[in-house]
Amino acid sequence: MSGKPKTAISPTRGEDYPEWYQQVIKAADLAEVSPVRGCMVIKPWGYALWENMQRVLDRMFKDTGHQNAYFPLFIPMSFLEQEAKHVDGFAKECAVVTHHRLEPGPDGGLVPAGPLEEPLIVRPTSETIIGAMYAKWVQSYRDLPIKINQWANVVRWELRTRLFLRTAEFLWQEGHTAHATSEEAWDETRLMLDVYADFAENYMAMPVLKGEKTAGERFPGAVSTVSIESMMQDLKALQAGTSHFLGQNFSKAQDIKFQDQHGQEVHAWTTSWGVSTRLVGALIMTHSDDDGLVLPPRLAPSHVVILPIYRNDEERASVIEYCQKLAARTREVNYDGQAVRVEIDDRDLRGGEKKWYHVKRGVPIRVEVGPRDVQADGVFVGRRDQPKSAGSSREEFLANLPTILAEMQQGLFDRAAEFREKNTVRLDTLDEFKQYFAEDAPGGFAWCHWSESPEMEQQLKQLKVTARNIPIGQEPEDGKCIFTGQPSSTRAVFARAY
RNA sequence: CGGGGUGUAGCGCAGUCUGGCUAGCGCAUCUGCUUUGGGAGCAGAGGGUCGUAGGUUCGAAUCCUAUCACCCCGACCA
Repeated sequence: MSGKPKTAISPTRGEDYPEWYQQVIKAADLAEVSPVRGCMVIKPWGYALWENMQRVLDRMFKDTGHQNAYFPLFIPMSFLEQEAKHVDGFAKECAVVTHHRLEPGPDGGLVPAGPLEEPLIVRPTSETIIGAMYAKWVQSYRDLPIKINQWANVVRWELRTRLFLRTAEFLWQEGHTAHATSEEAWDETRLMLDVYADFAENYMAMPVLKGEKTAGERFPGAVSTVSIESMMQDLKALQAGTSHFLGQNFSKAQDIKFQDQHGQEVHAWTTSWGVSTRLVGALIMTHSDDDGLVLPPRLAPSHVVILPIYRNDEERASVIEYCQKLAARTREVNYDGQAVRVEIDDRDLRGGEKKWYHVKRGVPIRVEVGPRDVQADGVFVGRRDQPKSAGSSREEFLANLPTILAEMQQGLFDRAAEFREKNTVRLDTLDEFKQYFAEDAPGGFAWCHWSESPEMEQQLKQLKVTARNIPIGQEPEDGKCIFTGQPSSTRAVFARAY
Protein backbone atom coordinates (compact mmCIF):
# COMPACT_ATOMS: atom_id res chain seq x y z
CA MET A 1 0.00 0.00 0.00
CA SER A 2 1.62 3.19 -1.15
CA GLY A 3 -0.74 5.41 0.79
CA LYS A 4 -3.63 7.50 -0.42
CA PRO A 5 -2.80 9.31 -3.64
CA LYS A 6 -3.16 13.05 -3.57
CA THR A 7 -5.15 13.06 -6.78
CA ALA A 8 -7.68 10.59 -8.11
CA ILE A 9 -6.18 10.73 -11.59
CA SER A 10 -2.59 9.78 -12.24
CA PRO A 11 -0.65 11.21 -13.97
CA THR A 12 -1.82 14.76 -13.35
CA ARG A 13 -2.38 17.28 -16.14
CA GLY A 14 0.99 18.83 -15.45
CA GLU A 15 2.86 15.53 -15.55
CA ASP A 16 1.49 14.07 -18.78
CA TYR A 17 -1.50 15.73 -20.37
CA PRO A 18 -2.35 13.17 -23.09
CA GLU A 19 -2.14 10.31 -20.60
CA TRP A 20 -4.20 12.28 -18.08
CA TYR A 21 -6.89 12.69 -20.75
CA GLN A 22 -7.05 8.94 -21.32
CA GLN A 23 -7.17 8.23 -17.61
CA VAL A 24 -10.04 10.67 -17.06
CA ILE A 25 -12.10 8.90 -19.72
CA LYS A 26 -11.36 5.60 -18.06
CA ALA A 27 -11.99 6.78 -14.50
CA ALA A 28 -15.23 8.50 -15.48
CA ASP A 29 -16.28 5.44 -17.47
CA LEU A 30 -17.10 7.49 -20.57
CA ALA A 31 -15.74 5.23 -23.31
CA GLU A 32 -13.35 2.46 -24.24
CA VAL A 33 -11.39 1.47 -27.28
CA SER A 34 -13.16 -1.35 -29.09
CA PRO A 35 -11.92 -4.48 -30.84
CA VAL A 36 -12.48 -2.58 -34.09
CA ARG A 37 -9.44 -0.57 -35.03
CA GLY A 38 -9.88 3.14 -34.40
CA CYS A 39 -13.46 2.81 -33.18
CA MET A 40 -14.69 3.43 -29.66
CA VAL A 41 -17.45 2.10 -27.48
CA ILE A 42 -19.29 4.95 -25.82
CA LYS A 43 -20.39 3.76 -22.40
CA PRO A 44 -23.62 4.75 -20.64
CA TRP A 45 -22.23 7.73 -18.73
CA GLY A 46 -20.54 9.12 -21.84
CA TYR A 47 -23.55 8.42 -24.01
CA ALA A 48 -25.89 10.12 -21.54
CA LEU A 49 -23.68 13.19 -21.83
CA TRP A 50 -23.89 13.03 -25.63
CA GLU A 51 -27.67 12.60 -25.43
CA ASN A 52 -27.92 15.77 -23.38
CA MET A 53 -25.88 17.60 -25.98
CA GLN A 54 -28.09 16.20 -28.72
CA ARG A 55 -31.26 17.19 -26.93
CA VAL A 56 -30.21 20.81 -26.54
CA LEU A 57 -28.78 21.16 -30.04
CA ASP A 58 -31.77 19.46 -31.62
CA ARG A 59 -34.07 21.97 -29.94
CA MET A 60 -31.87 24.82 -31.18
CA PHE A 61 -31.95 23.51 -34.75
CA LYS A 62 -35.72 23.19 -34.71
CA ASP A 63 -36.09 26.63 -33.19
CA THR A 64 -34.14 28.01 -36.16
CA GLY A 65 -36.41 26.35 -38.70
CA HIS A 66 -34.71 23.05 -39.41
CA GLN A 67 -36.18 19.57 -39.69
CA ASN A 68 -34.58 16.20 -39.13
CA ALA A 69 -34.35 13.53 -41.81
CA TYR A 70 -32.18 10.54 -42.54
CA PHE A 71 -30.05 9.69 -45.56
CA PRO A 72 -28.21 6.43 -46.39
CA LEU A 73 -24.98 5.27 -44.80
CA PHE A 74 -23.68 4.21 -48.23
CA ILE A 75 -22.76 6.58 -51.00
CA PRO A 76 -22.08 5.44 -54.57
CA MET A 77 -18.46 6.16 -55.39
CA SER A 78 -19.46 8.19 -58.45
CA PHE A 79 -21.22 10.69 -56.16
CA LEU A 80 -17.96 11.51 -54.41
CA GLU A 81 -16.35 12.12 -57.78
CA GLN A 82 -18.72 14.93 -58.68
CA GLU A 83 -17.01 17.84 -56.97
CA ALA A 84 -13.31 18.05 -57.86
CA LYS A 85 -12.02 19.70 -54.68
CA HIS A 86 -14.23 17.48 -52.58
CA VAL A 87 -12.51 14.51 -54.24
CA ASP A 88 -9.10 15.85 -53.17
CA GLY A 89 -10.15 16.18 -49.59
CA PHE A 90 -11.89 12.90 -49.04
CA ALA A 91 -10.70 10.34 -51.51
CA LYS A 92 -7.98 8.83 -49.37
CA GLU A 93 -9.64 8.19 -46.07
CA CYS A 94 -12.82 6.34 -46.84
CA ALA A 95 -14.07 2.87 -46.09
CA VAL A 96 -15.13 1.21 -49.34
CA VAL A 97 -17.68 -1.57 -49.70
CA THR A 98 -16.90 -3.78 -52.67
CA HIS A 99 -18.86 -6.97 -52.04
CA HIS A 100 -22.35 -7.86 -50.96
CA ARG A 101 -22.06 -11.45 -49.75
CA LEU A 102 -19.94 -13.78 -47.64
CA GLU A 103 -19.15 -17.34 -48.60
CA PRO A 104 -17.43 -20.14 -46.68
CA GLY A 105 -13.70 -19.96 -47.27
CA PRO A 106 -11.08 -22.70 -47.52
CA ASP A 107 -10.10 -22.83 -43.82
CA GLY A 108 -13.56 -22.77 -42.33
CA GLY A 109 -13.51 -18.98 -42.51
CA LEU A 110 -15.45 -16.58 -44.68
CA VAL A 111 -14.52 -14.82 -47.88
CA PRO A 112 -16.24 -11.87 -49.56
CA ALA A 113 -18.18 -12.80 -52.65
CA GLY A 114 -20.48 -11.08 -55.08
CA PRO A 115 -18.50 -8.02 -56.19
CA LEU A 116 -20.55 -4.84 -56.53
CA GLU A 117 -20.77 -3.22 -59.93
CA GLU A 118 -20.05 0.13 -58.36
CA PRO A 119 -18.25 0.32 -55.01
CA LEU A 120 -20.11 2.03 -52.17
CA ILE A 121 -18.40 4.45 -49.81
CA VAL A 122 -19.33 4.54 -46.14
CA ARG A 123 -20.25 8.21 -45.75
CA PRO A 124 -17.45 10.45 -44.51
CA THR A 125 -20.03 13.26 -44.78
CA SER A 126 -23.24 13.46 -46.76
CA GLU A 127 -23.06 16.52 -49.03
CA THR A 128 -23.17 14.41 -52.14
CA ILE A 129 -26.00 12.03 -51.30
CA ILE A 130 -28.12 14.79 -49.80
CA GLY A 131 -27.36 17.04 -52.76
CA ALA A 132 -28.52 14.33 -55.13
CA MET A 133 -31.88 14.30 -53.37
CA TYR A 134 -32.10 18.09 -53.25
CA ALA A 135 -31.59 18.12 -57.01
CA LYS A 136 -34.84 16.14 -57.32
CA TRP A 137 -36.71 18.15 -54.73
CA VAL A 138 -35.88 21.61 -56.03
CA GLN A 139 -37.64 22.84 -59.19
CA SER A 140 -38.90 26.29 -58.30
CA TYR A 141 -37.86 29.13 -56.04
CA ARG A 142 -40.98 28.16 -54.11
CA ASP A 143 -39.23 24.93 -53.06
CA LEU A 144 -36.53 26.90 -51.26
CA PRO A 145 -35.11 27.09 -48.75
CA ILE A 146 -34.64 23.47 -47.73
CA LYS A 147 -33.24 23.20 -44.23
CA ILE A 148 -32.54 19.66 -43.07
CA ASN A 149 -30.44 18.17 -40.33
CA GLN A 150 -29.47 14.56 -39.80
CA TRP A 151 -28.08 12.81 -36.72
CA ALA A 152 -25.81 10.06 -37.96
CA ASN A 153 -22.57 8.18 -37.72
CA VAL A 154 -19.79 8.79 -40.24
CA VAL A 155 -16.52 7.03 -41.00
CA ARG A 156 -13.20 8.64 -41.80
CA TRP A 157 -10.35 6.17 -41.92
CA GLU A 158 -8.06 7.98 -39.50
CA LEU A 159 -4.65 6.49 -38.87
CA ARG A 160 -3.99 8.05 -35.49
CA THR A 161 -7.03 8.02 -33.28
CA ARG A 162 -7.82 9.33 -29.81
CA LEU A 163 -11.02 8.67 -27.92
CA PHE A 164 -13.65 11.29 -28.79
CA LEU A 165 -11.14 13.64 -30.46
CA ARG A 166 -10.50 11.62 -33.56
CA THR A 167 -11.97 8.19 -34.15
CA ALA A 168 -12.57 6.28 -37.36
CA GLU A 169 -16.30 6.21 -36.73
CA PHE A 170 -17.98 9.01 -34.86
CA LEU A 171 -21.42 10.38 -34.14
CA TRP A 172 -22.45 13.80 -35.30
CA GLN A 173 -25.13 15.93 -36.79
CA GLU A 174 -24.84 17.43 -40.23
CA GLY A 175 -27.09 20.23 -41.37
CA HIS A 176 -27.58 20.74 -45.10
CA THR A 177 -29.46 23.66 -46.54
CA ALA A 178 -30.23 25.01 -49.99
CA HIS A 179 -31.21 28.62 -50.67
CA ALA A 180 -32.31 30.84 -53.52
CA THR A 181 -29.72 33.53 -52.92
CA SER A 182 -26.14 33.84 -51.83
CA GLU A 183 -27.07 36.26 -49.03
CA GLU A 184 -29.56 33.85 -47.57
CA ALA A 185 -27.04 30.99 -47.62
CA TRP A 186 -24.45 33.24 -46.00
CA ASP A 187 -26.93 34.21 -43.30
CA GLU A 188 -27.60 30.54 -42.66
CA THR A 189 -23.88 29.77 -42.41
CA ARG A 190 -23.38 32.49 -39.83
CA LEU A 191 -26.60 31.73 -37.96
CA MET A 192 -25.55 28.15 -37.36
CA LEU A 193 -22.13 29.25 -36.23
CA ASP A 194 -23.92 31.46 -33.70
CA VAL A 195 -25.99 28.47 -32.59
CA TYR A 196 -22.81 26.47 -32.05
CA ALA A 197 -21.16 29.30 -30.14
CA ASP A 198 -24.26 29.72 -28.01
CA PHE A 199 -24.29 26.02 -27.22
CA ALA A 200 -20.56 25.87 -26.48
CA GLU A 201 -20.54 28.90 -24.21
CA ASN A 202 -23.88 28.61 -22.45
CA TYR A 203 -24.23 24.85 -22.15
CA MET A 204 -20.71 23.47 -22.28
CA ALA A 205 -19.39 26.54 -20.40
CA MET A 206 -16.61 26.60 -22.98
CA PRO A 207 -15.58 29.99 -24.38
CA VAL A 208 -15.04 29.95 -28.15
CA LEU A 209 -13.68 32.17 -30.88
CA LYS A 210 -15.93 32.50 -33.88
CA GLY A 211 -14.06 33.11 -37.09
CA GLU A 212 -13.38 32.29 -40.70
CA LYS A 213 -10.90 29.60 -41.66
CA THR A 214 -7.93 30.43 -43.86
CA ALA A 215 -7.97 28.94 -47.37
CA GLY A 216 -5.65 26.15 -46.30
CA GLU A 217 -7.96 25.00 -43.52
CA ARG A 218 -11.17 25.13 -45.50
CA PHE A 219 -13.59 22.25 -46.06
CA PRO A 220 -12.90 20.67 -49.48
CA GLY A 221 -15.28 22.23 -51.94
CA ALA A 222 -16.44 25.08 -49.68
CA VAL A 223 -16.23 28.75 -50.63
CA SER A 224 -15.78 29.61 -46.98
CA THR A 225 -15.61 27.71 -43.72
CA VAL A 226 -16.29 29.34 -40.38
CA SER A 227 -15.51 27.68 -37.08
CA ILE A 228 -15.61 27.93 -33.33
CA GLU A 229 -12.26 27.37 -31.68
CA SER A 230 -11.59 26.78 -28.03
CA MET A 231 -8.53 26.50 -25.83
CA MET A 232 -7.81 23.29 -23.96
CA GLN A 233 -5.97 23.24 -20.65
CA ASP A 234 -2.70 22.28 -22.36
CA LEU A 235 -3.00 25.52 -24.38
CA LYS A 236 -3.76 23.72 -27.61
CA ALA A 237 -6.68 24.78 -29.75
CA LEU A 238 -9.59 22.54 -30.61
CA GLN A 239 -11.99 23.11 -33.48
CA ALA A 240 -15.34 22.47 -31.86
CA GLY A 241 -17.72 23.10 -34.74
CA THR A 242 -17.77 24.20 -38.36
CA SER A 243 -20.24 25.81 -40.70
CA HIS A 244 -19.61 25.94 -44.44
CA PHE A 245 -20.80 28.32 -47.11
CA LEU A 246 -20.62 26.08 -50.17
CA GLY A 247 -21.64 28.73 -52.67
CA GLN A 248 -22.83 27.06 -55.87
CA ASN A 249 -19.95 24.58 -56.00
CA PHE A 250 -21.96 21.56 -54.98
CA SER A 251 -25.21 22.65 -56.59
CA LYS A 252 -23.44 23.02 -59.94
CA ALA A 253 -21.74 19.67 -59.57
CA GLN A 254 -25.04 18.05 -58.61
CA ASP A 255 -27.41 20.10 -60.64
CA ILE A 256 -29.48 21.57 -57.85
CA LYS A 257 -31.25 24.25 -59.88
CA PHE A 258 -34.55 26.04 -59.97
CA GLN A 259 -36.54 28.65 -61.83
CA ASP A 260 -36.53 31.99 -60.08
CA GLN A 261 -39.36 34.57 -60.09
CA HIS A 262 -38.25 35.79 -63.51
CA GLY A 263 -38.27 32.32 -65.05
CA GLN A 264 -34.49 32.18 -65.07
CA GLU A 265 -32.82 28.86 -64.33
CA VAL A 266 -30.45 29.34 -61.39
CA HIS A 267 -28.26 27.05 -59.27
CA ALA A 268 -29.08 26.98 -55.56
CA TRP A 269 -26.71 28.20 -52.86
CA THR A 270 -25.95 25.59 -50.23
CA THR A 271 -24.50 25.31 -46.75
CA SER A 272 -23.51 22.52 -44.41
CA TRP A 273 -22.59 22.54 -40.74
CA GLY A 274 -21.75 20.00 -38.07
CA VAL A 275 -20.62 19.15 -34.59
CA SER A 276 -19.63 15.72 -33.36
CA THR A 277 -18.83 13.56 -30.35
CA ARG A 278 -15.56 15.48 -30.41
CA LEU A 279 -17.45 17.97 -28.23
CA VAL A 280 -17.24 15.41 -25.44
CA GLY A 281 -13.45 15.52 -25.74
CA ALA A 282 -13.56 19.30 -25.71
CA LEU A 283 -15.67 19.26 -22.58
CA ILE A 284 -13.25 16.94 -20.82
CA MET A 285 -10.19 18.98 -21.71
CA THR A 286 -11.78 22.30 -20.85
CA HIS A 287 -13.01 21.63 -17.33
CA SER A 288 -11.69 18.41 -15.85
CA ASP A 289 -9.05 18.37 -13.13
CA ASP A 290 -6.62 15.99 -11.46
CA ASP A 291 -9.50 14.28 -9.66
CA GLY A 292 -11.33 13.43 -12.86
CA LEU A 293 -14.21 14.67 -14.94
CA VAL A 294 -15.91 17.99 -14.18
CA LEU A 295 -19.29 18.49 -15.81
CA PRO A 296 -21.18 21.71 -16.43
CA PRO A 297 -24.54 21.23 -14.65
CA ARG A 298 -26.63 22.00 -17.74
CA LEU A 299 -25.23 18.91 -19.50
CA ALA A 300 -24.52 16.62 -16.55
CA PRO A 301 -26.43 13.31 -16.78
CA SER A 302 -27.03 13.58 -13.03
CA HIS A 303 -27.00 16.83 -11.09
CA VAL A 304 -27.12 15.30 -7.67
CA VAL A 305 -26.06 11.94 -6.29
CA ILE A 306 -27.26 10.95 -2.85
CA LEU A 307 -24.93 8.68 -0.89
CA PRO A 308 -26.54 6.87 2.02
CA ILE A 309 -24.19 6.12 4.92
CA TYR A 310 -25.08 3.52 7.52
CA ARG A 311 -23.54 0.84 9.71
CA ASN A 312 -26.27 -1.72 10.21
CA ASP A 313 -29.68 -2.75 8.90
CA GLU A 314 -31.54 -0.61 11.37
CA GLU A 315 -29.67 2.51 10.35
CA ARG A 316 -29.97 1.46 6.73
CA ALA A 317 -33.76 1.43 6.83
CA SER A 318 -34.10 4.93 8.23
CA VAL A 319 -31.30 6.39 6.13
CA ILE A 320 -32.63 4.92 2.88
CA GLU A 321 -36.12 6.10 3.62
CA TYR A 322 -34.81 9.59 4.28
CA CYS A 323 -32.78 9.49 1.05
CA GLN A 324 -35.78 8.47 -1.01
CA LYS A 325 -37.83 11.30 0.35
CA LEU A 326 -34.95 13.66 -0.24
CA ALA A 327 -34.63 12.42 -3.83
CA ALA A 328 -38.33 12.96 -4.43
CA ARG A 329 -38.15 16.49 -3.04
CA THR A 330 -35.04 17.19 -5.09
CA ARG A 331 -36.82 16.15 -8.28
CA GLU A 332 -39.43 18.77 -7.55
CA VAL A 333 -36.76 21.44 -7.75
CA ASN A 334 -36.52 23.14 -11.12
CA TYR A 335 -33.18 23.91 -12.72
CA ASP A 336 -32.69 25.12 -16.28
CA GLY A 337 -36.37 24.58 -17.04
CA GLN A 338 -36.37 20.93 -15.98
CA ALA A 339 -36.58 18.74 -12.91
CA VAL A 340 -33.24 18.35 -11.16
CA ARG A 341 -31.69 15.01 -12.15
CA VAL A 342 -30.94 13.00 -9.04
CA GLU A 343 -29.85 9.44 -8.27
CA ILE A 344 -29.32 7.47 -5.09
CA ASP A 345 -26.21 5.31 -4.99
CA ASP A 346 -27.14 2.49 -2.65
CA ARG A 347 -24.50 0.04 -3.79
CA ASP A 348 -22.75 -2.07 -1.18
CA LEU A 349 -19.51 -0.10 -1.31
CA ARG A 350 -17.48 1.67 1.32
CA GLY A 351 -18.27 5.33 1.75
CA GLY A 352 -14.96 6.72 0.62
CA GLU A 353 -14.81 4.55 -2.42
CA LYS A 354 -18.30 5.55 -3.43
CA LYS A 355 -17.59 9.22 -2.95
CA TRP A 356 -14.52 9.11 -5.18
CA TYR A 357 -16.41 7.15 -7.80
CA HIS A 358 -18.75 10.10 -8.25
CA VAL A 359 -15.98 12.69 -7.97
CA LYS A 360 -14.21 11.01 -10.87
CA ARG A 361 -17.41 10.95 -12.91
CA GLY A 362 -17.93 14.65 -12.39
CA VAL A 363 -21.35 14.66 -10.75
CA PRO A 364 -21.82 18.33 -9.76
CA ILE A 365 -23.34 17.77 -6.30
CA ARG A 366 -22.83 14.95 -3.81
CA VAL A 367 -25.20 14.70 -0.89
CA GLU A 368 -24.06 12.43 1.90
CA VAL A 369 -26.71 11.28 4.31
CA GLY A 370 -25.94 9.40 7.52
CA PRO A 371 -27.90 8.67 10.71
CA ARG A 372 -26.84 12.00 12.23
CA ASP A 373 -28.28 13.87 9.24
CA VAL A 374 -31.53 11.94 9.47
CA GLN A 375 -31.75 12.94 13.14
CA ALA A 376 -31.07 16.58 12.41
CA ASP A 377 -33.10 16.65 9.16
CA GLY A 378 -29.93 17.78 7.46
CA VAL A 379 -27.60 16.90 4.61
CA PHE A 380 -23.86 17.01 4.00
CA VAL A 381 -23.17 18.61 0.65
CA GLY A 382 -20.06 18.38 -1.52
CA ARG A 383 -19.60 20.40 -4.70
CA ARG A 384 -17.42 19.09 -7.53
CA ASP A 385 -15.89 22.55 -7.96
CA GLN A 386 -14.90 22.87 -4.32
CA PRO A 387 -12.68 20.61 -2.23
CA LYS A 388 -14.66 20.79 1.01
CA SER A 389 -18.10 19.51 1.92
CA ALA A 390 -20.41 21.32 4.31
CA GLY A 391 -23.51 20.51 6.31
CA SER A 392 -26.80 22.28 5.89
CA SER A 393 -30.45 21.77 6.66
CA ARG A 394 -32.48 19.86 4.12
CA GLU A 395 -34.74 22.78 3.29
CA GLU A 396 -31.85 25.14 2.91
CA PHE A 397 -30.17 22.71 0.52
CA LEU A 398 -33.32 22.35 -1.58
CA ALA A 399 -33.90 26.08 -1.69
CA ASN A 400 -30.33 26.84 -2.75
CA LEU A 401 -29.91 24.04 -5.26
CA PRO A 402 -30.83 25.96 -8.46
CA THR A 403 -28.57 28.82 -7.43
CA ILE A 404 -25.67 26.53 -6.66
CA LEU A 405 -26.00 24.73 -10.00
CA ALA A 406 -26.23 28.03 -11.87
CA GLU A 407 -23.23 29.31 -9.95
CA MET A 408 -21.21 26.21 -10.87
CA GLN A 409 -22.18 26.55 -14.53
CA GLN A 410 -21.09 30.19 -14.59
CA GLY A 411 -18.00 29.46 -12.52
CA LEU A 412 -16.75 26.91 -15.04
CA PHE A 413 -17.21 29.34 -17.90
CA ASP A 414 -15.49 32.17 -16.04
CA ARG A 415 -12.54 30.03 -15.11
CA ALA A 416 -12.10 28.80 -18.69
CA ALA A 417 -12.47 32.33 -20.08
CA GLU A 418 -9.91 33.65 -17.65
CA PHE A 419 -7.54 30.82 -18.56
CA ARG A 420 -7.82 31.63 -22.25
CA GLU A 421 -7.38 35.34 -21.59
CA LYS A 422 -4.25 34.72 -19.58
CA ASN A 423 -2.79 32.63 -22.38
CA THR A 424 -3.61 34.88 -25.30
CA VAL A 425 -1.19 37.41 -26.78
CA ARG A 426 -0.97 39.82 -29.70
CA LEU A 427 2.32 39.48 -31.55
CA ASP A 428 3.65 41.80 -34.23
CA THR A 429 6.95 40.31 -35.31
CA LEU A 430 8.07 36.93 -36.57
CA ASP A 431 10.78 36.78 -33.90
CA GLU A 432 8.26 37.11 -31.12
CA PHE A 433 6.12 34.52 -32.86
CA LYS A 434 8.99 32.03 -33.09
CA GLN A 435 9.84 32.58 -29.47
CA TYR A 436 6.23 32.22 -28.36
CA PHE A 437 5.88 28.89 -30.15
CA ALA A 438 9.43 27.66 -29.48
CA GLU A 439 9.64 23.97 -28.67
CA ASP A 440 10.10 24.46 -24.93
CA ALA A 441 7.68 27.40 -24.68
CA PRO A 442 4.15 26.79 -23.40
CA GLY A 443 2.47 28.57 -26.33
CA GLY A 444 -1.15 29.63 -26.36
CA PHE A 445 -3.28 31.75 -28.68
CA ALA A 446 -1.42 34.39 -30.70
CA TRP A 447 -3.32 37.08 -32.62
CA CYS A 448 -1.19 38.22 -35.56
CA HIS A 449 -1.42 40.08 -38.81
CA TRP A 450 -1.14 37.70 -41.67
CA SER A 451 -1.61 37.06 -45.37
CA GLU A 452 -2.16 33.80 -47.15
CA SER A 453 1.27 32.86 -48.52
CA PRO A 454 3.73 30.00 -48.96
CA GLU A 455 6.03 31.76 -46.47
CA MET A 456 3.38 31.55 -43.79
CA GLU A 457 2.60 27.92 -44.53
CA GLN A 458 6.26 27.00 -44.27
CA GLN A 459 6.91 28.85 -41.02
CA LEU A 460 3.78 27.39 -39.46
CA LYS A 461 4.69 23.88 -40.45
CA GLN A 462 8.15 24.26 -39.00
CA LEU A 463 6.77 25.47 -35.67
CA LYS A 464 3.90 22.96 -35.68
CA VAL A 465 1.50 25.85 -35.43
CA THR A 466 -1.73 26.32 -37.36
CA ALA A 467 -3.92 29.28 -38.22
CA ARG A 468 -7.09 28.57 -36.27
CA ASN A 469 -9.36 31.22 -37.70
CA ILE A 470 -9.79 34.90 -38.41
CA PRO A 471 -12.06 36.01 -35.60
CA ILE A 472 -15.27 37.74 -36.62
CA GLY A 473 -16.00 41.23 -35.34
CA GLN A 474 -12.46 42.59 -35.14
CA GLU A 475 -11.91 46.33 -35.33
CA PRO A 476 -10.07 46.86 -38.64
CA GLU A 477 -6.47 47.73 -37.88
CA ASP A 478 -3.57 48.64 -40.15
CA GLY A 479 -0.70 46.20 -39.83
CA LYS A 480 1.77 44.05 -41.67
CA CYS A 481 1.76 40.29 -42.12
CA ILE A 482 4.43 38.99 -39.74
CA PHE A 483 5.53 36.42 -42.30
CA THR A 484 5.69 38.46 -45.50
CA GLY A 485 5.37 42.12 -44.54
CA GLN A 486 2.29 42.45 -46.74
CA PRO A 487 -0.27 44.98 -45.54
CA SER A 488 -3.01 43.37 -43.42
CA SER A 489 -6.14 44.70 -41.78
CA THR A 490 -7.20 41.74 -39.64
CA ARG A 491 -5.49 39.34 -37.31
CA ALA A 492 -5.72 35.57 -37.39
CA VAL A 493 -5.40 33.44 -34.28
CA PHE A 494 -2.52 30.99 -34.31
CA ALA A 495 -2.01 28.03 -32.02
CA ARG A 496 -0.93 24.47 -31.81
CA ALA A 497 -4.01 22.40 -32.36
CA TYR A 498 -5.66 19.03 -32.02
C1' C B 1 1.82 5.14 -44.89
C1' G B 2 7.63 5.63 -43.06
C1' G B 3 10.98 5.14 -38.31
C1' G B 4 11.08 3.11 -33.29
C1' G B 5 8.78 0.26 -29.36
C1' U B 6 5.37 -3.21 -26.93
C1' G B 7 2.05 -7.72 -26.85
C1' U B 8 2.52 -12.83 -20.43
C1' A B 9 -4.63 -13.31 -15.58
C1' G B 10 -9.73 -7.96 -15.93
C1' C B 11 -5.63 -3.86 -15.33
C1' G B 12 -0.26 -2.79 -14.51
C1' C B 13 4.15 -5.56 -14.89
C1' A B 14 8.63 -9.33 -13.93
C1' G B 15 10.66 -13.49 -16.45
C1' U B 16 13.00 -13.33 -22.87
C1' C B 17 19.56 -11.26 -23.66
C1' U B 18 22.05 -16.76 -21.74
C1' G B 19 15.76 -22.27 -24.09
C1' G B 20 15.14 -26.53 -18.85
C1' C B 21 11.70 -26.89 -11.45
C1' U B 22 4.64 -26.90 -11.40
C1' A B 23 4.92 -19.30 -15.37
C1' G B 24 5.36 -15.36 -10.97
C1' C B 25 4.20 -10.36 -8.50
C1' G B 26 0.98 -5.95 -7.41
C1' C B 27 -3.94 -4.11 -8.02
C1' A B 28 -8.81 -5.76 -9.06
C1' U B 29 -12.48 -10.15 -8.38
C1' C B 30 -14.82 -13.95 -5.00
C1' U B 31 -15.37 -16.17 0.25
C1' G B 32 -14.90 -15.68 5.64
C1' C B 33 -13.88 -12.79 9.94
C1' U B 34 -12.83 -7.87 11.75
C1' U B 35 -13.84 -2.76 10.54
C1' U B 36 -17.40 1.20 9.11
C1' G B 37 -19.03 9.64 8.41
C1' G B 38 -14.88 7.85 4.18
C1' G B 39 -10.60 5.44 -1.56
C1' A B 40 -10.02 -0.53 4.97
C1' G B 41 -7.21 -4.93 7.69
C1' C B 42 -6.20 -10.20 8.10
C1' A B 43 -6.78 -15.12 6.06
C1' G B 44 -8.01 -18.00 1.96
C1' A B 45 -9.71 -18.93 -3.20
C1' G B 46 -10.63 -18.47 -8.47
C1' G B 47 -8.51 -16.73 -12.95
C1' G B 48 -3.13 -17.61 -18.04
C1' U B 49 -3.06 -22.87 -24.54
C1' C B 50 2.65 -16.20 -22.59
C1' G B 51 -1.10 -11.70 -29.51
C1' U B 52 -1.74 -15.37 -33.76
C1' A B 53 0.32 -19.00 -37.34
C1' G B 54 4.36 -21.73 -38.85
C1' G B 55 9.51 -23.42 -37.94
C1' U B 56 14.19 -24.98 -35.04
C1' U B 57 14.81 -28.35 -30.66
C1' C B 58 14.60 -34.03 -26.45
C1' G B 59 12.34 -29.45 -24.58
C1' A B 60 10.08 -22.68 -26.58
C1' A B 61 6.98 -17.12 -22.98
C1' U B 62 12.40 -17.31 -24.25
C1' C B 63 15.59 -18.64 -30.68
C1' C B 64 13.93 -17.96 -36.25
C1' U B 65 10.08 -16.48 -40.04
C1' A B 66 5.48 -14.47 -41.18
C1' U B 67 1.23 -12.01 -39.58
C1' C B 68 -2.13 -9.04 -36.50
C1' A B 69 -2.99 -5.39 -32.81
C1' C B 70 -1.64 -1.36 -29.79
C1' C B 71 1.74 2.83 -28.18
C1' C B 72 5.39 6.87 -29.37
C1' C B 73 7.66 10.06 -33.31
C1' G B 74 6.84 11.82 -38.38
C1' A B 75 3.34 12.42 -42.72
C1' C B 76 -2.00 13.18 -42.82
C1' C B 77 -6.23 15.23 -40.31
C1' A B 78 -12.54 17.66 -44.39
